Amino acid sequence: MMTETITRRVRTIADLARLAGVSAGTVSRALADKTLVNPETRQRIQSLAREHGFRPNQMASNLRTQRTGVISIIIPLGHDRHQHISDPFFMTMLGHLADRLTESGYQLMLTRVVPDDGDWLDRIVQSGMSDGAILIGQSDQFDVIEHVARDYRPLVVWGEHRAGQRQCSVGSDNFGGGRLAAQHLIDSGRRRIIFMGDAGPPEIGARFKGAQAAIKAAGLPSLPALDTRLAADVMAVDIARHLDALDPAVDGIIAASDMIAINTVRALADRGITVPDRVAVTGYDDLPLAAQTVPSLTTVRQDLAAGTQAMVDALFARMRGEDAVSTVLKPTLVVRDSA
Amino acid sequence: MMTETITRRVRTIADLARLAGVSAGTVSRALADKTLVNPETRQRIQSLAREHGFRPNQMASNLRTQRTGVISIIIPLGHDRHQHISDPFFMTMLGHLADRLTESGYQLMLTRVVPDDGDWLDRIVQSGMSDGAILIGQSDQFDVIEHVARDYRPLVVWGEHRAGQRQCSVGSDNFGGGRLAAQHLIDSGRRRIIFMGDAGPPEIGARFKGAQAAIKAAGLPSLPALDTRLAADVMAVDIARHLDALDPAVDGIIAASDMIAINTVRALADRGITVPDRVAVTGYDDLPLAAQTVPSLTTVRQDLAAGTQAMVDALFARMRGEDAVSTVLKPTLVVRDSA
DNA sequence: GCGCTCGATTCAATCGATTGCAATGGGGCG
DNA sequence: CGCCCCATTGCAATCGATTGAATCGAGCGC
Repeated sequence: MMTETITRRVRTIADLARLAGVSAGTVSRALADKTLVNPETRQRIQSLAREHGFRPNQMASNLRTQRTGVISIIIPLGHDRHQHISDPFFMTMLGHLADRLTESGYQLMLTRVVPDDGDWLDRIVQSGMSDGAILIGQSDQFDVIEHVARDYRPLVVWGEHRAGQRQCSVGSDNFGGGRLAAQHLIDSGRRRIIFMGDAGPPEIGARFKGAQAAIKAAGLPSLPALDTRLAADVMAVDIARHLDALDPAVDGIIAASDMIAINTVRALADRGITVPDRVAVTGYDDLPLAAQTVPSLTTVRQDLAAGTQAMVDALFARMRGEDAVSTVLKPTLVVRDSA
Repeated sequence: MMTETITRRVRTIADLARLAGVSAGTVSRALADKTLVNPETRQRIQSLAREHGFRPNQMASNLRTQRTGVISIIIPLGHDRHQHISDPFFMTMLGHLADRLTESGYQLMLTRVVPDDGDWLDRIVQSGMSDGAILIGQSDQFDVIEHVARDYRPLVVWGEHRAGQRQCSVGSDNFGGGRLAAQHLIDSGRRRIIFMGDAGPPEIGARFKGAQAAIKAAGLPSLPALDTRLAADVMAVDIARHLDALDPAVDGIIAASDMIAINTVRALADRGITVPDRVAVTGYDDLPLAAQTVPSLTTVRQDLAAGTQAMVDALFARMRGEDAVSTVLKPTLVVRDSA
């Protein structure tokens, strides 16, 4: 026996209108729960829509209303094109953003770009596929971002704040955070301290400078930053190379991120160097993971929950046309076992 | 001195057409690099567009061409609504998918759903905001997925394969993988082996059954699966609780995932129990992280690179209207230090 | 009984790019 | 010199939902 409905699929609002015996406009208003339509017809149309599994075409709606309900999340991989999107820091941030934005009824469009020209950000924000954009990290693209921020309002950036900047940024006080880590090592008696990570991008650069400031203030020898690439596989290689070439007197390592710290601890263990006894290691970020490693990481905590909230608040304000100032979060030291 | 251009911003193709002294149609064709337009005018229009930073409105284009260039990545959180999107497994998979899809010119729309009705998947695939969808995990929604898969083609699911299913799935042989882990523990002399993780979702359930099969075949006592929730914070709590209540004779733990394994190792370390000497622990997934922990994880590797490739291939085939069969990957044991 | 108001609904324009078909014009060939 | 062909370009319909303005009709007051 044939129980399937014979009716051709209800695809458009016009189809449904025909079925309900009203005009397309009425259907549109009914589905949007506008009070202009008779409550009775509204109910009838809504249940008819449910029955036929009808859902209005988003693209048409977007075009007409000039609004997409989508926020672009952009991950620029400028300074290191091997960095993988699965970097836990990105992902933790992305998780928070997803929570906040879906709560507010927005969807996330994920875009990972390798900036090859000065045009990449323009291309994204002007595509019209999203109502706003959040950049996770400035990479080495500060100027490009600054240029776009001049006349594109709904844009918020995670990263370092520079005096006089036009872009709306949210980030922690990286200089202070770097100093915090160095000071902790100094206070616990470490004397030869190095920084592990690429000091090129503004955020990391500030951490390095902060660490240097503390080291210099303590009258200790200042050592250079050791570059590492960020993709999981090559990072381990870079770190191993650095450690093999390292002055054996080094007794403290400030890692530019938790992931670098974890890799460093592992590489030290491979070489029979115990942490924290022989060498103390600090991380940066305080990812959920930092507490779960053995030894657990002493690290500088960036409050990502607060940070993402600030980003989303600022973005929504700017989407409403209001102004929103940059935020600089205060980093805190979390002392665990690694230093 | 005023150097800014006075011209009102070029917003639409019509604006640009007026500027170039041609019709909108010609501009559209020129920007799409169609051969129908004179190469000279094509050049002229293209450089004019570049000059004014013009980019055609995506939504209008989408509406007309019935194609968005977007793939939805859906993360269903049915069995555990506390699970965070930042779960490293999701994120590793997402990273691979982002690589593959952006290579092919697609963008990713990220959707995290807490399935509260039978309608959530319909809502997403019918919204018309994407050309196809990839589900990361079946959660406890197998039936809902099966129902949608009946008449929505461009849908691929990461998860367990069931005989006779209609959905196109890609996943590893979880039963075989679970058996692999258990067999390794048995071979290295472990006698009291437990499974740590919620055996509810099909994938995890199959791992548990596989482990049980090996344990039973070896004539060892079969022990129940110990539930853990998946969000980073509560997972640690659950594991700690289980360990405190645990038979001290237990000498092997099969964790349902690498993250559970890492948390378990950490919790054991807190209790002064050494891994692998007193208790051996195996993970599942072989995330990049698994090699970086101390001790490094012995784990069952799922080849996520191959898996995501298979998913994307299948999805594209189905988007072209071709058929694509499900894939079951062969898991392999990676022996490191933890077991 | 007439005009007026107000609630409900329809009408038609609109968002902006795409594309089949028609129109135009210049060049080649007989 | 005339005609046809082909390369370009223009025209106008189309995708599907939204929304301001117009219309319809019922009820009410005078």
